Amino acid sequence: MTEKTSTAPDLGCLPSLVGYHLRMMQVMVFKDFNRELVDLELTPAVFGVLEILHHNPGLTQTPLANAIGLDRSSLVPLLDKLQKRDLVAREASVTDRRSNRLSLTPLGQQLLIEARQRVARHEARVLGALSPAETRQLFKLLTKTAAGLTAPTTAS
Amino acid sequence: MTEKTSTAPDLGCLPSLVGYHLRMMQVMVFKDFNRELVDLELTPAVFGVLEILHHNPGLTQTPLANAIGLDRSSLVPLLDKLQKRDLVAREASVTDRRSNRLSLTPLGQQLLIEARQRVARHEARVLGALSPAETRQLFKLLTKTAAGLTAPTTAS
DNA sequence: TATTGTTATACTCTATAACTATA
DNA sequence: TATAGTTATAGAGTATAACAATA
Repeated sequence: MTEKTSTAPDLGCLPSLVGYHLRMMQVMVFKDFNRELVDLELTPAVFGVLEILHHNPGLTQTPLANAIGLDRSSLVPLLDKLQKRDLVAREASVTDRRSNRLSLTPLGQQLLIEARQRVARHEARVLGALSPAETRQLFKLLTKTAAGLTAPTTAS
Repeated sequence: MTEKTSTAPDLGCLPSLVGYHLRMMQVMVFKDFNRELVDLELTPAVFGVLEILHHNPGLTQTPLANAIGLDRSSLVPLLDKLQKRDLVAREASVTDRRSNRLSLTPLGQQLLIEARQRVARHEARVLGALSPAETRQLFKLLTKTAAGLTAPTTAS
């Protein structure tokens, strides 16, 4: 009931919510990622696609879309751009001509190598305030929380 | 180099990146939030606005926009909707007639009370897999990480 | 001149539904 | 019939720039 007019407003219960912290964190982490990789024109999503294709040559579009949580129709324009940049190749499958076997081009491979180094620097910066033990702990807690959400309290 | 064609693809280095886990977590947390509050037609952002206005009656638009990390022009359509739903009131300030003093309507107050209960349930579900000590630890680590990113390594 | 809220506009990301070509 | 990729389209959500009213 205090009549705030200037200075940073009272955020109420927001700072006690996980979702609030996750969002703040994600905004900052995204900004840092972007700062490091903007001149390679790589977003986190695109880096993820390149990384997955490197490890799964011949992967087709639908399972790739599922892996990154996109509708298969939403993946199309993303791949169009990557193909136009000569980073990814679509090759009609011989065994099932409906599907495209995806792969990284040599240029895509090369860019991925550079990108990984930058992502490592970004990662080191993001986790810079944490000790190795704290970093492990953070991953453990995030993983545990996520696992608990995917497989909820076996009903009541 | 293994010719993956089916099953879930290999995610490479992605699971070792904080950003990846944050994004996955945020997607799941957002889905759970939505499931709990969709019939109140409240998104996390809108809940945040209501909560902030409750604690800062008379706040004007520009500082509110800053508080939630939006451009002041992006806040306008959001407030338009809330005003149309009779949750928020804009009142021309007497001291500075350029600015609008914002406040929750009685309906807005009432909705906020209901929303807070649901958010608490959502929060309990999200953190369900963690013990109280682990929850405290998670908050501590998220806060520490965020603080380290805002005030980076005092240059070199 | 600078600031508050607003408008006009555009861009990104995403989804749904319908289409095509295969299977 | 069902599936893989595509297209057309639409809806959020956001930003930038320019404007009117006010300071």
